[in-house]
Amino acid sequence: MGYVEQGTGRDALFGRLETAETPEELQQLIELLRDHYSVDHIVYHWVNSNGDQYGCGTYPKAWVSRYLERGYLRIDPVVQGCYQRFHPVDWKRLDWSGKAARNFQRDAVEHGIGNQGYSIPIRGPNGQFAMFSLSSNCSDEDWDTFTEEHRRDLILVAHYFNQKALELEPGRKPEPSQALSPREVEALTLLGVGYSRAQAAETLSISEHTLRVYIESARFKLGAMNTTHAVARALSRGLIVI
Amino acid sequence: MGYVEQGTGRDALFGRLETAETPEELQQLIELLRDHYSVDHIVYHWVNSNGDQYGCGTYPKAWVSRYLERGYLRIDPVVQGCYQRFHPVDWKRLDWSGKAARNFQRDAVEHGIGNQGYSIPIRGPNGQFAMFSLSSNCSDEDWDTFTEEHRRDLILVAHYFNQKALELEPGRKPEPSQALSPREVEALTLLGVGYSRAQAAETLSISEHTLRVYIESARFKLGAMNTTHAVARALSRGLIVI
DNA sequence: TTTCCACTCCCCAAAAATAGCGGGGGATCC
DNA sequence: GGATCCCCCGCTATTTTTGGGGAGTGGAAA
Repeated sequence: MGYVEQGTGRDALFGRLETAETPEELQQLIELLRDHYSVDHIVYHWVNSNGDQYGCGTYPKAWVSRYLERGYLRIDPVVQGCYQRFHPVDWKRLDWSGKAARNFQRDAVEHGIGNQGYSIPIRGPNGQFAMFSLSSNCSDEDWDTFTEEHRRDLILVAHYFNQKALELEPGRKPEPSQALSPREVEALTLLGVGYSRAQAAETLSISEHTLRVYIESARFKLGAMNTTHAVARALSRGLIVI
Repeated sequence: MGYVEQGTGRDALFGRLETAETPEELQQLIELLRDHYSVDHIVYHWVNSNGDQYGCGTYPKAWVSRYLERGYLRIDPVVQGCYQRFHPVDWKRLDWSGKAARNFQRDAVEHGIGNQGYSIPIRGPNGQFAMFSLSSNCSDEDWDTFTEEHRRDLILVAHYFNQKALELEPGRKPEPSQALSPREVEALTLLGVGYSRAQAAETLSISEHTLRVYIESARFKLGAMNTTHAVARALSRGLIVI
C-alpha cells in the first residue's frame, strides 16, 4: 500500500492539503478533489459584506462575477442557511420559497452549478466565516448516498482549507497587544456584560474611581479611544470572554 | 469486518456519536473515547462567562468546581489560546509565562489533569464557542506522536460533540438573537472601532439623533444595558466584526 | 536597593450617553 | 389595505462617563 505524496488518492490529497504552502497549491488541490469525488464543482470562500475576501474553487468565472455583481450573497439561501447552522447543509433542505431565492436558483442552474449541493459552514477567530461547498448534477438518491459516504472526509477537508487560508492570507497579523492585568481584565469583562461603572466597582469591591483607573489603563494598553472601543478590542483579541 | 453498533472501536464510537440522542449518552461516549484513546481525560464544554453552560467530560468534580469558583476561565491559557486560533493547540505551545498561568498549571497538575494536553476550538452560530480537550500524563514525544496520529479523528469527534450539544441543549432557543438592521450593524460597528456617536453619525451622513435611535434599537434587540454592552454582545454573537 | 508596576483612593469640569416626547416616507408581507 | 419594519429628523432634560490633575501602598524585578 504505497503512500504516494503526489498521488490523487484520498490520503495523498489529505496529506498535500495539510502541507500546502501557497494559494495556487490550494487551487490545484481543489480541482484534484473535484475529480477525486467526481462532482461538478467545489468551492471554498470567505463570507463577509466586504466581498473582496479570499476564495478558490472551480466555479465558472462568469458565475462568480455575476454572483458578486448582483449581490447574490444577500439572498443566497445557502449562505443564509449555513450562517445559522453548525452542521453541513444539503441545499435541497433549505428554504427556496422566496421569489428572489427561486430566481437565484434558476440563474445558478443556468450557469452550470448543478441541481444538488452540500455546504459546510466554517467559523474562525474574530468572526471569520467561510463556506466549503460541493455541487453536482444528479438525482436526490445519488446525492444523499454521496454525502452520507463522504460526510466525515468533507468536514475535514473544509477544516483544512480554512486552516490553510487563515495561514496564507495576509492581513491577519496577530496584532501584538500588551497583556492586561487581572484587574483590568475583570473590569473590562464586567463592562462587557453590561455592568455600569458603579455596578462593576461594587462587584469588585473597589471604588468607582479605582475602577476608572483600570479602564483608563486598559484603554491605553489597547490603544482604544473610549471604553466601548477598549471592550470591543479586548473581545476581538480574545483577552476577555463574555 | 463486523460493524458493531454497540462496540468500542473507532468506527463504532463514531457511529454512536452521530446518532446519540441524550446528554447521558454523550457522557458515556466521552468516557468510552477516553478509554479508546488511552488518555487520562477528555472534556467538551462551552465557553462563556455565564459559566452555567453545557459541558461533559471526565475531569474530577473537584477540579471542575474549583475551576468555576476561582474563575480560572479568565486566566486559563488554553482558553485564551483556543479563542484566538482556528487550529487545534497543543498545551505545551501556549504561553504559560504569567504568574497566574503558572499557578493555574500547578493547580491543574495537582488535580490530576496531566502534564500534556490538546484542545480543539469549535465555533457555532451566534458566537457560540466551545472546546474539546484531551489531556494525559506522558512525555512530549509520546504526546506528539499521539496527537499527530489522531489529529483528524479528534477534529471530527470535536465537531460531532458540538453538533450534538447544539441539538440537545434547549438553552439555545430563547435567544433567537434577533437580526440587526444594516444600519444598526453599521452603527455598532463604528462604535466598536472607537468612533464617538458624533463621529459615527458624520461617517454615516445622518444626524446624531438618528444614529442614537439605531443604537437604542440595537440595544433593545440585543437585550443590552448600554452601548458598550450592545457592542460586546453584537461582537460575541458574530453580528458585527471589527 | 531602588525602580518599576499593579493596586487603591480622591476632586472637578466637560463631554457623552441615556430617556422621553414628537414627526414623516418607503418597502414588504399578509 | 393595513400592519410592520426600516429609514430619517426635531426637541429637552437628566444621568453617566470621561479626561485632566494628584497621592499613597505593596510586591516583584533589575
